Amino acid sequence: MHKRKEVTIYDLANKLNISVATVSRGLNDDSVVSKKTRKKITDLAEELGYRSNHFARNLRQQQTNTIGVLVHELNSNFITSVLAGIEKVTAEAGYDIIITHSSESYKKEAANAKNLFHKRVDGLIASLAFDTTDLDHFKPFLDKGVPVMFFDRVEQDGNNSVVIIDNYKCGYQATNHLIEQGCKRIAHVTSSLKRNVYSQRYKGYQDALFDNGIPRDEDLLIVSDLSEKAGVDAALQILKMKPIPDGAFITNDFVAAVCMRTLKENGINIPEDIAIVGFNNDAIGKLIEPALTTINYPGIDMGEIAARNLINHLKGISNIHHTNTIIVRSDLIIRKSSLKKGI
Amino acid sequence: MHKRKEVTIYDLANKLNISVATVSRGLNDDSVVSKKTRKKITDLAEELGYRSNHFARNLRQQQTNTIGVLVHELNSNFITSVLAGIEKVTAEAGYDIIITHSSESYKKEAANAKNLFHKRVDGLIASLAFDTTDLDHFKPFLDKGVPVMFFDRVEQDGNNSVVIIDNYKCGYQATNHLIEQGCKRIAHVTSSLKRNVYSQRYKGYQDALFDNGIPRDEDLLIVSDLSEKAGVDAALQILKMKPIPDGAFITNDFVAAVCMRTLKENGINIPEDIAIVGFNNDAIGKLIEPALTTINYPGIDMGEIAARNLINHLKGISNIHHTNTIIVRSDLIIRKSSLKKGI
DNA sequence: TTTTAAAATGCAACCGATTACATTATTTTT
DNA sequence: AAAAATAATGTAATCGGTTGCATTTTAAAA
Repeated sequence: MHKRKEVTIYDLANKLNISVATVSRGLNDDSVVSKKTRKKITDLAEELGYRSNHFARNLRQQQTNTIGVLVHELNSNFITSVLAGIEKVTAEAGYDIIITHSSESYKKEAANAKNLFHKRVDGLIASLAFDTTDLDHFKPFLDKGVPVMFFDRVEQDGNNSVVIIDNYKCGYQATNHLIEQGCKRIAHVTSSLKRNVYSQRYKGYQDALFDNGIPRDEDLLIVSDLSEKAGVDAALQILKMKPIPDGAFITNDFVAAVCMRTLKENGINIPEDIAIVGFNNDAIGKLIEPALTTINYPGIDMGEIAARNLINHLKGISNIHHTNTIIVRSDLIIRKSSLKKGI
Repeated sequence: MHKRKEVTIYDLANKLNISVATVSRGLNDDSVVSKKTRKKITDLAEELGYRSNHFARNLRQQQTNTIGVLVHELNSNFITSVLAGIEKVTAEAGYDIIITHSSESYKKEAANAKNLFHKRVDGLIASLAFDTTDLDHFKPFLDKGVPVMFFDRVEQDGNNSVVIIDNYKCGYQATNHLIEQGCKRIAHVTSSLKRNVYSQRYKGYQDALFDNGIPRDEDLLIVSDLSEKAGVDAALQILKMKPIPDGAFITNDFVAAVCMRTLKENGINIPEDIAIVGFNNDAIGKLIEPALTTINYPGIDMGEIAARNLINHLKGISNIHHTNTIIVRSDLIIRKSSLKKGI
């Protein structure tokens, strides 16, 4: 269990007969150190396998070079893409990331926030859990001047920096597409309307109906979590509606896929009987039958943008508080599940 | 950009008129400090919002409390589960994790390893990239006595600690199942046979054929990467085989799903014309038609086990080098894609 | 060659905890 | 009540870098 002694700048300084200050500066490529000395230092460092101790460094510099990431779940294509985006940008900028997930629980989210706070992350990137409405657990960060960037699942009270898509527009677009395909009775399967993403899509859905002179019918709204069971239940509920809907806008591809399976098992033809539009553009959408019309949702971009803005803020290049809301493009991908009219 | 001054143990010591040593011990719940003093300390710490500085702590203690995780890709259900398992165990034990991914590139894997080495992780959990064969980039860890746990994609040279499933058995089982269903000509779609998981599944496949008196036919082997395109290509290749196979064992659910789609588009009936078995038990398998027979592969468990063993080793509770290979259960899940005979 | 300016390097304090060892306070034993 | 044992607390060195300021070296100007 005994580790070999590490090489430190003192060792380098001794061997080269210079001071640690110079070694430190040389290692950081400080131009105040002569080129010759710098080379000697880096060469020896290489030779002896020196690794800088970033605990010493961070202790002295009072910063962690770490960014905390707080997400609701790991098991989703979308989140994975976002993480990849964040990882790319932060790694390039020399930051570490600590990833935590709340499993859609406010309590765990708060605990994670506290944990990251104690770990003194330099910044935070977060997407909220289902039932998170107040942002009290982020207050310590704000108080200490630690910047926080929210993405996707956010609270838009105007004070926070957020990276989102235009969920309203997406909801409108999806619904409108179904209407164009001739749907007159469109169900909407979604999740907690307390969450911005779902409430806004719902609003878009409502407005699209209204603008097309289709009366609203609260009975066509199904709110659930996004589990497999929810998909099955949603399908069963749809089957019981009278008259049965001729279209459905489902706010998640996975749930849409499950729902479609159950509908098909019950003799419903898609899209003839019911046209379906999902959300997220998961890989799954291209593999089920019929292929799923959906909203494309650029996870990687969101991750990159959130991370980039945060880091620019940390470096003083830009200020997060100036650009409050960043909206990322998104678009409707039309596949067979919604094409009643053919192409 | 100016951060408020942090509370340190010195502040606590001053206020309480005791020494920092006692404060430090009290904060760590050292029984050598009297109960009364301990309470005073923790109370004041709470009151002043003290957060311990783990850079100072780690610097002094010469350990990082961090575990590095090295995976080939983030975008997979399986890996996500493994990460969730690792996260659970490490979080409970008070360790941080740093996650890196190699995008299936040996070069990037080596770079990541080097990076984690410089960050001085206390331990490493890794799954190798496609084309990784030598383990030179892990040598620095071994030299410094930093324990490394491999999972799933491993090199079994007997010196490494690995957590795996019995890939041979799985391959055998999958193939045998197809044979039981009456298949006589079974294609095998897999990936780089340099990787243990694929080579062993292949061996299992071969032995199952042999044991059932089915002649081997190299032409039935398709090696590819695991992309969508690979799935399409595999299907096209299968279609060109004469006579066409009546079964296929495909070493990845996603590829199997893509492959099935393409086969169906070409008028092939599944399982009647070709019975199919996948691998991984991705969510996708239950949503495509027909539902995919597959091998269940417990990602969470593997993650938990790998993390637990590593941490126990770090804590001196057990020694990684004593239990070299840990095999996790896995099983065949039979669904319609392989049931030629009905149930 | 002397003076002055600029470049290169060094000194030493500092970041905030941990911990071996020393000291003091309290309790138990004789 | 004194001596011995135990409990509680304190002192000060240490981990490995960074950085403001001082000093020395080198180059340029007078």
